[in-house]
Amino acid sequence: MGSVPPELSLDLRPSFVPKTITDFLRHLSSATDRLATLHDFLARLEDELRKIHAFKRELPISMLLLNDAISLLKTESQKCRPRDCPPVLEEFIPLKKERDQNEGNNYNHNDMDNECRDKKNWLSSVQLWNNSTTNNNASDRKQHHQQQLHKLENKKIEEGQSVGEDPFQSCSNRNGGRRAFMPFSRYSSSSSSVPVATAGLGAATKEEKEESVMNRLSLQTPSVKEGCGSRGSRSSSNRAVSSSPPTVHPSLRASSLQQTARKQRRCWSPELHRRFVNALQKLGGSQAATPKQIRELMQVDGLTNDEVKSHLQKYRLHTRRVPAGSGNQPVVVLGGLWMSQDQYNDSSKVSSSGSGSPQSPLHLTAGSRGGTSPTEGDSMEDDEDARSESYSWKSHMHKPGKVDV
DNA sequence: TATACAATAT
DNA sequence: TATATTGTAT
Repeated sequence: MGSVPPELSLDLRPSFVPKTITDFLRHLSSATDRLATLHDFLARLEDELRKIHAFKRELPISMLLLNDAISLLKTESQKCRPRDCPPVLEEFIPLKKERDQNEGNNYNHNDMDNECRDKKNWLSSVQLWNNSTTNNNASDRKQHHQQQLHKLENKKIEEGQSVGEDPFQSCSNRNGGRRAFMPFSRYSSSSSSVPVATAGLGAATKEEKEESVMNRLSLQTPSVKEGCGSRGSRSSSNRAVSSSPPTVHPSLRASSLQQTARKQRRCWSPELHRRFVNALQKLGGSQAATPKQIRELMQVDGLTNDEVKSHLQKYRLHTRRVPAGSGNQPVVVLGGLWMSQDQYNDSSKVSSSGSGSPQSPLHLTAGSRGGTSPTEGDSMEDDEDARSESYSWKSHMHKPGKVDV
């Protein structure tokens, strides 16, 4: 009894460290002041724990062991004085305090903060992730689907904006363009008489995008407004067109837009007609050419087979009435007209001016109406047609000998 | 010039 | 058979 093993003496010293918890407990059982010893060791353990806390990642097992030991000792301490306070609380509260202290004080602040932050972040991230996924059943597929949907939505929005800004794109689409394009009206109103680049550019100076749109739109309008209606403006427009590049004349393009909202009446401007005749030539005459072929050759955006067909029908009727054998001078007249037509402005001028240009057989016939000419009645029609069209059907019969009948 | 209809082709 | 193309008439 009186003799105390050295270990015991050491036991009370702070340096004392039992080999194992079991050893310590064994000591404890024989120790006089169990509680004090226990607490002492417990404090050291906790201190140790604090120290290695910063390296918990590197020393996970040590942490585990320490925690385990502490937990065990605390349990033991609880046994020693079970009445003091509710065991559970007693055990946990101190731990928590200790932990808080550790975090707040000696420990690697950053580490802790980072740790907590990481945890939080991780949690939050997980949550967010779950949100996105879970909302959609948390399956990758669904998530992906949702993402795509989102993209689609964004895309839609973008497209919508772009479309709103640039209706041209849709119009440029031949098929799409045909359908409704209400907005054009405003353009058309602004883009008055000058059909080609002038009007379009002038009105659209703001945005390049719109510019192109404007061109189309503006073109449409002119064809509708003046193209068929007023000769004078048309002649001017024609000139402008003639100067325009060889690609596709604006007036032609305009036609495509016309058909957008309602089916605008196709106005066969001189330029358009010139193309028509040109295609006709290539196809071997009005009789040989089919509407589809003509349309393809004309390369006029928005032009339909029906329109070409209708025009072809009319053309055939006219040419039929003034056949080569009718005694007209198709050769000369036609040649001259064709040339002038090619130049475009001339032909339009001629027809518009109504000057009794010898080039236009129609006019001649009309003028000589009183005569016994069998074509008289037709001439009347022709005359009117010529006026309305602003171009001479005959004029296009550049092929003298080959006149189709 | 647009449209409707019929004939024809694919 | 269905569709596209064409010619003709309205």
